Amino acid sequence: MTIKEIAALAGVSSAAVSRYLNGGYISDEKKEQIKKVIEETGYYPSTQARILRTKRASLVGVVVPKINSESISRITAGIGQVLAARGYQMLLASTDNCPEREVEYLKLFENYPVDGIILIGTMITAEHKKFLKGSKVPVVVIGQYTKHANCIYHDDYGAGKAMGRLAASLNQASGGGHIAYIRVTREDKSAGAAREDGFRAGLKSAGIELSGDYVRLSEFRTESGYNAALSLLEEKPDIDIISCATDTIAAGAIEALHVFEKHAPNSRRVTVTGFGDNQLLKAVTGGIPTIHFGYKTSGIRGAELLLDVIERGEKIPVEIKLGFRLVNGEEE
Amino acid sequence: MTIKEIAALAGVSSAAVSRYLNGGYISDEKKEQIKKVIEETGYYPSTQARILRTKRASLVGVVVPKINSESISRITAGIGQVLAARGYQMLLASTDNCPEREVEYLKLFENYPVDGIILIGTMITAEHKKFLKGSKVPVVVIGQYTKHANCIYHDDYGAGKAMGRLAASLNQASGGGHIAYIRVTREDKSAGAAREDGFRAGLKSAGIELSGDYVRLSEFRTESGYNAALSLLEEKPDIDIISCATDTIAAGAIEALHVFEKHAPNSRRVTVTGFGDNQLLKAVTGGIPTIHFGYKTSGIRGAELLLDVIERGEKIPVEIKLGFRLVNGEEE
DNA sequence: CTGTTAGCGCATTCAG
DNA sequence: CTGAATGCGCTAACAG
Repeated sequence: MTIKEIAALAGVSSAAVSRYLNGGYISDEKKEQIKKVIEETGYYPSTQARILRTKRASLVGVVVPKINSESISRITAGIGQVLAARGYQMLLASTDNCPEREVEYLKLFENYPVDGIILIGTMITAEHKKFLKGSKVPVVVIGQYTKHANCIYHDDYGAGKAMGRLAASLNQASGGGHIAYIRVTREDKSAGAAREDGFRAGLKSAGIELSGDYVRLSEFRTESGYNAALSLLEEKPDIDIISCATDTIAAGAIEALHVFEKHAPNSRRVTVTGFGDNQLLKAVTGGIPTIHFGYKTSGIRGAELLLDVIERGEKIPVEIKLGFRLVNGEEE
Repeated sequence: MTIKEIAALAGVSSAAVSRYLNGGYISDEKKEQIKKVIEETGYYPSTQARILRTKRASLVGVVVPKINSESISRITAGIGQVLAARGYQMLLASTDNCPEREVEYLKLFENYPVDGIILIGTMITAEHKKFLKGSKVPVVVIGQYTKHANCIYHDDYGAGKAMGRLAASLNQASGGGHIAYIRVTREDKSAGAAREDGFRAGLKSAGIELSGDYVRLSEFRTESGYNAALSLLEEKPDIDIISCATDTIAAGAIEALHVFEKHAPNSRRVTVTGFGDNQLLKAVTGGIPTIHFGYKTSGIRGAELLLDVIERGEKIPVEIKLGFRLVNGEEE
């Protein structure tokens, strides 16, 4: 079904049909004829061809590292909210934590009918930079700092520091065990480097040094957190706090704790902390100390930023840093 | 940058460039010239226009009800795996549990450059049926049974029945409290109707009837499960089992239990069960009785089904029902 | 208000 | 092997 066929069936020109579709001038009489034919045939214009002409898709592409994440879903919820209100639709591309596929999908979107791209980033590689510099469509980055695009990120360093301070005070109150930290790759500047550095700084402000053998590396998965925490518990019996770079990892640490306590019933009491304020974790555990970031807000701001560029050609570079809130930090 | 400009710069025809790009006959000499120009300009052909011509996008669209779900991410992981292996990319559209937006995105994909669509459905409305019948591109439905498209679904009824049996035996072992069920909307034939009906059937096979005032309705959210469970606990002190239609809801029920036990310290011991085998929940709780569905498998099968239709024009309608496994059902 | 016309960027005949 | 020409389905001037 093409616009031409509809035009022929209705006995008008294709331009008339186009106008009917897009609300241009057209007589009521022809309007009726066209309407009838379209209803009969179930015709639906090709978005495809329309975009080739108009260069406007009313669509934005969002590249995310993974699908199954509360933080990311909160960000996309914020994005979706703004987009829907302004007549845009949203398409997602998940890369499964693979930076190469990230660039692949960025390119896909660039040469696709999207008006703009939002990248929820894990790490900004050289390839990323290259893309950001040369992109034909506007891009905003959420969750990572970069000077190559408009970006909106969270105060991971500050959050880490706050958590470090909390860990120090919990540690002192409980009377001197050791603090452990489960980190993620430092290639991720936000969740990796910034949180860890902040955490160390927070400890240091209380006179505590985080020694290397109390630090473990984990992937962004519960299972990986479980392994990291278990190795810590087995090798270092004097641990009383395990701080984890994400709540997902913290869940694994809690699991490890359960398992470990079965084998060593009267071992030291250990506190697990996280980052991200995962709701499911909060529900089930009653709430561990964690950091609440304004994920939904960053999604909202990010989408607004993008639409400003798309619709008004806003050229001034913008960097937004969003704060955080320490959760369940007072109780213990 | 268009193919024409590249052609001009390289001193050849646009057709030559096109052939270069797509591996047609071309002399090494011209190949070199074109290669050079493309590298200099960073030219990238418009996927857009290419698809308008070829009608082939090497892309499939997946419509999902929400992003933040382990079951859905397992399905999309399966889909993505197959697609990647066969040279396709995947785009996601999330509808936030809103059936109307579901149809909207289906239409978007239909008129977009995708070769096929996978719908991970919650409910099949009349609008859905209409779409499935008339769709220009092949569609497969995962997670719901429908006769209007190739579909692949899980044995929710059987799973419900197994859970009902388990609940009955737990109940009898503990000596006669009441069983409660937190359901989801029956408009969702799988997670709603089938699981509930199966659950009732399972109970009945042990001679137990599920009475209406021990049933609550919940949304697909932890918070909603919390509210439902709390109202149950407060109104029915004789409950000893709360079975929930999803693990997400079960997390809320566990939270409610914690809260309730604080107020009523020596209340009856209550077991919470779920469906879906959520890994985070398992980690933190040590594992409640739940059902493991082959979500990843259904994603794999679904993608294979779709590609068969796309690439080989497979016409025979297919319905696949996948089994399940009861998890943590033996311990108690 | 309306039809005719000319492309959007590309792949693909068809003659060379 | 190659270039000129055609058209995918649609919208945007342009003259009526």
